Amino acid sequence: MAVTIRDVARATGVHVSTVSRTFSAPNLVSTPTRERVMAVAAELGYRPNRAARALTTGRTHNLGLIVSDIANPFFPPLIKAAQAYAREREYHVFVADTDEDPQAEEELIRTLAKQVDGVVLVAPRLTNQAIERLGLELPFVVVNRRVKGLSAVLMDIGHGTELAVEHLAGLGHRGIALLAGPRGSWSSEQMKSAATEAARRADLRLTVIGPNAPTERGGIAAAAAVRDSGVTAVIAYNDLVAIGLIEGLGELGTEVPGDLSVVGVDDTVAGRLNRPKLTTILMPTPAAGRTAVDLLLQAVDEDGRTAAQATLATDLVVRESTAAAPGTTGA
Amino acid sequence: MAVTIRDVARATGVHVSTVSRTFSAPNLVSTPTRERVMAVAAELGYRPNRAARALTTGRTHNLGLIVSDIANPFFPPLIKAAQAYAREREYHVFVADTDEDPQAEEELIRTLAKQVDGVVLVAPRLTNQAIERLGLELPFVVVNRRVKGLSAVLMDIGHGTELAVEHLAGLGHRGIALLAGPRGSWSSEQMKSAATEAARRADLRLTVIGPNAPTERGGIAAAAAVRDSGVTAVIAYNDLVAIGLIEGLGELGTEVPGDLSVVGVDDTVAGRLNRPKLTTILMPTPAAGRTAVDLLLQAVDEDGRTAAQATLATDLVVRESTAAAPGTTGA
DNA sequence: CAGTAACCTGCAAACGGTTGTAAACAATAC
DNA sequence: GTATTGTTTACAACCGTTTGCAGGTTACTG
Repeated sequence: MAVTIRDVARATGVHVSTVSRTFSAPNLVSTPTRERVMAVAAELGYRPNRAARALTTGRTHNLGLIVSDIANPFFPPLIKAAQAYAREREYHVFVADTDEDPQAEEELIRTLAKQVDGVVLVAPRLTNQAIERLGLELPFVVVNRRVKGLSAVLMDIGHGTELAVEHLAGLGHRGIALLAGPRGSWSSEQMKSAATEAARRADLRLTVIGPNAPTERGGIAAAAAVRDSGVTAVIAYNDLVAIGLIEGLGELGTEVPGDLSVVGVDDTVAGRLNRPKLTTILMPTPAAGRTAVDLLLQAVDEDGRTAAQATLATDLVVRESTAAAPGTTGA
Repeated sequence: MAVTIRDVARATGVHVSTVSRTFSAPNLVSTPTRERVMAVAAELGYRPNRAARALTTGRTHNLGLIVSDIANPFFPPLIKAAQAYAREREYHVFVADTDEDPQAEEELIRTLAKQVDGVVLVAPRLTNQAIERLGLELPFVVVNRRVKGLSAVLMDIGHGTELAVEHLAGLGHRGIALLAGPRGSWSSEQMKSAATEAARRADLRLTVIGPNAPTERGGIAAAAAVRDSGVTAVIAYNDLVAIGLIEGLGELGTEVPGDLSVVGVDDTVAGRLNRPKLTTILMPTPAAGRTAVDLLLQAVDEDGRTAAQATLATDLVVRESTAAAPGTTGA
């Protein structure tokens, strides 16, 4: 069917091993031979079969990228960047969606294991224990989570949260609420402790509301609690929650940012398109995707014996959903 | 390293071929033997190596899914559905983004070719000729495009466009504009001819503006032309363009839907979140993803000798960006 | 009870590459 | 002129599975 190394060998009049080396270790082949082989290969349209190669080398040159929900706008930029960078490094990537199901996640990883050199896990739903166990069989990089022995890419949401608190304090807000994310979310914990500390420093009252579902629906559901809490500003777990909150608040007659300021997290398209445009903490998702692949390939090269960590900076993007606290002249 | 068929054979005391058949053709193995093998395999944690299997069977059980831009909100639901459905059928999927670059697209397909049984091409940027050529080597399914000899999934945007035109006519609009998509876009052509026909029937004046970039920016850029065209309603190439248009119009002092009605296409999250919420033509992207995979696996089974076509229904979702024409009492 | 048909299982050759080892040859050193 | 070294190529085994073929059992059939 397809043209193999043998066809090239025959057509060139050399042994298959010579053809093989022409591609995998060119310096072991004399220049004239190499050129002849390459010419013939090009003419025949020969492409090495990666799967066959993987059989002997143990390197598939494939990666797995597992996310909980492709349709969540947080992920596509990360996927896009990871995939583009992997391609630069001559890797192909399997993308899979676990639909937030830990069971499916583990099974998926197991069936993928033989076909990839490593896996990037973004916001995994598995327990740390399960991940550590899997980590023994295959290199992993986790994003926004910490697992013993594995490389990790962390977005410094803590710093972003501080910036947001300071921004709100500067606008004259004295009491703010934090809409926490799902139970067990690493980033939600980071936000909580950073917000607590920053609020203390700025002498603000901080109320934590949640856990909340990380969706628009979760934001809508939290609207009443926010209004009743008496705060004048809110930091939501992510943009979707913030958008839902604004919608829910609107139905209760509370205007954003007139009556209440709202800060989102992620800086997704959704936040940019929302009216009012969301003030939000920018998460460097493309950089996270690239870095995760980078760390993973590093781990692959070292046979997963080292665990590196990268922390990526976040920033605050001020747009229209935050304003001076009611009854204040502003910053 | 990992446990192979040989380990299982040794531990069970049978030949490797028996173990192989236990998994790939269980009915050729006696019940007691089969059970023994399965027990041992389970205990050892044996998992067949798909890559090795692919070498002899010629079936990798992998699929490729190629899109122009993962970050465009039109794609994620399609990717999600395709991937989920493929998994049900025991296929893994490589997802790749071409960044709208035809060159990269072709190269990508070529390197992927040996590792997949077929490829789904969504809105490919390649010429028909190039695709047809590639189609000789590998089964393909194209989405929203027609290529001779290849299976296709088409979303009936024509019907959705008719619905939109009728909806606008019902609201009392007498002159409408169509913001066309990029040159050579199949769906833009469909929209154009459907809109022309529907406008004729409803006795409306139709102005085609474009081509336009399929992005928010494209919409913003078209705002002035739309205002100057004197129409009272617009059907935009997609939600992003519609959103950009609304923004651009706003800056020119034209209110939507008060002064002018806007209809988008795709029904992405972006449209749902936009203020005003977009009236839009719903594209069945999840169904398209599933159907594409279905058709592809069909083509794979038949060795790509047949080309099936599936047409998926679209619908009009009426929300807030359309209203009665100025100076009318409405429907 | 021989003949025959199922049914199971083992053998060995693929699939498309890689790679350690050895053979062939040329060049250099003495 | 031989010994040594280095370079280039060929040979063959191997990676983990599948599969056509053949041999061995068992169970029918008449």
